[in-house]
Amino acid sequence: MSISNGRRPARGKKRQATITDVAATAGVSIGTVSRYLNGYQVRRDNREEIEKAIESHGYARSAVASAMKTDTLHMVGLMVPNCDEFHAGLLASLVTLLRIEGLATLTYCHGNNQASVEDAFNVFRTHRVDALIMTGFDQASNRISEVVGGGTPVVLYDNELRGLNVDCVKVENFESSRRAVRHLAELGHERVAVITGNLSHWTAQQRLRGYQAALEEAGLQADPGLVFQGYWTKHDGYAAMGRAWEADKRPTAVFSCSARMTFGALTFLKDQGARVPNDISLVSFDDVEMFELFDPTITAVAQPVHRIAESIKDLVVSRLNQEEFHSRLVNLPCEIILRNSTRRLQS
Amino acid sequence: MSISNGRRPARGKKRQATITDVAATAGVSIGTVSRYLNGYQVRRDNREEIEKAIESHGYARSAVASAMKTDTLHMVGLMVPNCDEFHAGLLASLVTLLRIEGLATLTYCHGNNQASVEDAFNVFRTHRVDALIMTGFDQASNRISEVVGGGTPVVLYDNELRGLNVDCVKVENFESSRRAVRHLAELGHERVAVITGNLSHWTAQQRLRGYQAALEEAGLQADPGLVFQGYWTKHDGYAAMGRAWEADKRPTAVFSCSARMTFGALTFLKDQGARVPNDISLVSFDDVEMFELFDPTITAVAQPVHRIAESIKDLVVSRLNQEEFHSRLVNLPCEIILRNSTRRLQS
DNA sequence: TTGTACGCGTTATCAT
DNA sequence: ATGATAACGCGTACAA
Repeated sequence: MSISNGRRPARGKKRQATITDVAATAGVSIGTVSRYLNGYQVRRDNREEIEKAIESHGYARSAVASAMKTDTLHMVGLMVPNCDEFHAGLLASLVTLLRIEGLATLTYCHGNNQASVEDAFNVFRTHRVDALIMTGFDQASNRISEVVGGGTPVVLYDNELRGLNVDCVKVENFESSRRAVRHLAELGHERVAVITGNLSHWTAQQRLRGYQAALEEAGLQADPGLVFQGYWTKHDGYAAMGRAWEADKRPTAVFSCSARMTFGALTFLKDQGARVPNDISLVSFDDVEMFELFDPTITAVAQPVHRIAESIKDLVVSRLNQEEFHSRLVNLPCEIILRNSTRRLQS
Repeated sequence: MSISNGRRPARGKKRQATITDVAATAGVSIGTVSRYLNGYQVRRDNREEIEKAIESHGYARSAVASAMKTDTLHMVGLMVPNCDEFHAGLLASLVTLLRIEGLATLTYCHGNNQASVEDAFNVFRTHRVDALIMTGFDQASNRISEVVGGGTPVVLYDNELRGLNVDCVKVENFESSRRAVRHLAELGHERVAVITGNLSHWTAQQRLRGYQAALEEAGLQADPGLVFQGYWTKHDGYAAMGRAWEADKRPTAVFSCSARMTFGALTFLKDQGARVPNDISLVSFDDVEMFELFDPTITAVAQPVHRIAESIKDLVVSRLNQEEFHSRLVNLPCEIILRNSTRRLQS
């Protein structure tokens, strides 16, 4: 097991002041101090004495000991696959918002590694987090089910997971993708490739479906030969763009389904000496700050990261406070930021 | 206080299996189970019974209860100012490396807000983290001193803080900056501006000194009128570049001391229609993935993020395991990535 | 090698 | 409104 106590005698640690110390110097019982700490009525003179004692001892309540009784550590687990721009922003917002609710955040970064995901669940369990926030993915379904079964709320983002009593925050992947690709169609593009993330992910499926819907609506044939799959990474985006570039009949536009894959695609195009949008138009899912600085600037679908964080926070807090819910679903709209990476096709 | 227990009855939570349950169904005493869990010798048949019992109960030790006795929660606090690319990378590496050592990570993002920093210290204290990782900054000196005084190791990165028994991991800010600016001087640039972060930060001072040293070595006068200060942000980088651009005698090159300020500077130049490196050469501190995709690609000083994380982890772990140290200092070299944002000046 | 029993710091229940 | 005291789950002397 990962926790072993043989070493680490915690020797250097000075004994922290306890509620008993405070009670003693305040001349009251620990019960009174505890009630004071938890916001109950305390006689005025006692309150003042307690406050003085707390001050003089530099006392801070131990959340650990508190959790022994209450089974509530005021701490949630946040599991992210990596720290790309999207997750970094989400993490920053989430940590801050949760803290305002009195919740600390235990972070785990699993790098899409199955063993690490397992390990993450273990950490969160032994540390007794009050709730768990993570992306939904099928491989984790059993573990999530266990967690929920144990009474710990789980809030998912990105991928919904049916059949579990968990809440989920998503963005309008289908709608946003459809609009993005419709934009390309309206510019006269008829051969539009798509660089998609792992299609076992619900998110990737939705984005692909949006792409297909837009083409159909434009009266175009969705050519399966123009769908290039990868695993959300820059590396795979590079490879996918390469295959798209070498396709029988080269597409005039491409819809890339994540920022990292867009980085890869752009790198490939740069290596090829291809120019955007002259040689090929491009629209990306995920807006990142730097797209504004690229040449050309990149047209992208912006996810409302902060609102996602807020929604997650709201769901977590309500689960923690209230009795019970059915699984809830929040679906947030995205914004399409039009920039210069697309051009109208001469007809 | 932020922890209030009036609400949140933790009602939904099912009672987790405890060591007592395991002992009962294994037909041994809790002492034996505990010893098994902590890796001591246990008679073979007992061990097998215990393992079966653990399995059947789905038992996972409570780190919380464990911490009551051992005063060790196997959890460290990580305080970051924000989640820019540097900190995101650091966080990802650190969280992963610490976990391998059996340590979970409690994250706090203070946004350079003084009140939030205070709050961060409070969270880490009430949650009884075993160690604390953060950037060194003077305003926090007193709180850090308290933490260290209480016996909790603190490891700083970026800024050293003298007079405290803490370890620190830095990069060779002075040397790297000097080399970066020397590169500009060697290309024939004589009027080199610097966009620096907050000079109350030791890091900013070092980078500025490196800049000055390089100019002196090249026999150039370091013009104080070419030093433009800001607060590490994109916004301030934009403004600083603006002032540099409007300087009496416009610089032919600029050394920007952080990635975010570089973003700002580039945005300004773009807004002006100025071309890099034709109109002005640029070198940035901090390398980010996207610099490779910019046009032109940006020459930059790359901090060894993963090695920083490793060093921090090493320092934390050794402090946690061993008795006592004097404050240690790790100084890591940076690499200069030459790209296309500078040009040789005609002489 | 094992079992027993106490204590860690806090909350919560009971009397008062 | 307050004080005394029993839990909470675990680690660890101590005795066996």
